[in-house]
Amino acid sequence: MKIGQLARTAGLNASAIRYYEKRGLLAPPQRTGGQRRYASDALSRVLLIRFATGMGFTLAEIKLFLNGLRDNTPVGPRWKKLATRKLIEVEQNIARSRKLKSLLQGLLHCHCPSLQFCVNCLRLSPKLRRLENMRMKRR
Amino acid sequence: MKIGQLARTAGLNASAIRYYEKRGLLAPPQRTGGQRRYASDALSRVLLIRFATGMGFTLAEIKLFLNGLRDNTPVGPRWKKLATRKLIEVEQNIARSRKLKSLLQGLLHCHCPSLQFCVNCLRLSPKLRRLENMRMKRR
DNA sequence: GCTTGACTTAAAGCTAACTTTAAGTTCTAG
DNA sequence: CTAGAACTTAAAGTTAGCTTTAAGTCAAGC
Repeated sequence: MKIGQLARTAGLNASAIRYYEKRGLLAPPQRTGGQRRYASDALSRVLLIRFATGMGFTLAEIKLFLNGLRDNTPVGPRWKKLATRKLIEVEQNIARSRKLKSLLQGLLHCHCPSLQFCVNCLRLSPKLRRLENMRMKRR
Repeated sequence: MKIGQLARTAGLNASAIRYYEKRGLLAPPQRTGGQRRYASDALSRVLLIRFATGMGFTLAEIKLFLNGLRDNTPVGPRWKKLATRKLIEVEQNIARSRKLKSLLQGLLHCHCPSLQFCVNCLRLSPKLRRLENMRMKRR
């Protein structure tokens, strides 16, 4: 399978596949005349990577995980640790977003004119501070 | 107030304040010998900006909002539109994170050895696809 | 044999919100 | 008066996960 075929099948760009290879998530495949030729297991590998990025794992984390798998290491502890950490991140994100939501709803019901608005906002500063302290890296 | 003082009081770096000025969120203040001197209302302005970024608004959105305020435009429609849009984003983020959470919890209870894992993961692909379609810009 | 589409590389570009750096100026305390 | 802290600028660097570009090579169909 050429890279374009693999890309179309997996639903991403060929450049992404090359990027995964450069990042060490995908083993360099055989080549024919300089061009990459993939065996069919490459597809499931790529799909797994997409799946994991979709779940919010970073490429670095996925690489860790995949390298464990490549060694045929039992999935157990490695995966559990990564997933548990990610679960905590996701839960924090939910909590933060909930606070944000109620704050936004509250502010939407506050009909203050012009700059008085700011004053009202800043009265909420204890809440704000809690929010700011919760700020995550991303997502 | 010099920029360092303002920065310390507001809890950010002086470079961030200069950045806000360059981005047009903060009016250029008076200068003494080339150095910025801020009146006290600059503090509430900066705090408002921090507040809004903490709520997930981008600097571009905040600029829009602040320029409305500067004109003494009534807050009404402009703010309502921005906040409503942001509320939708936040709600989508919550929904997405909930799906992620249940997926992660499910996977944590799946004790499959080595690469079989991947197969199990990929069986979830309809869920995955829904997740992927939900992917937001950030946060 | 030739065209054309698919492939190759390294390096730069993208986004957001800043920070860091480098080189120079000004303020302030002693 | 002088040391050093704080300020100034423009430009480059940071993070992640790619994409785009430029310039060139290869493959497949006619």
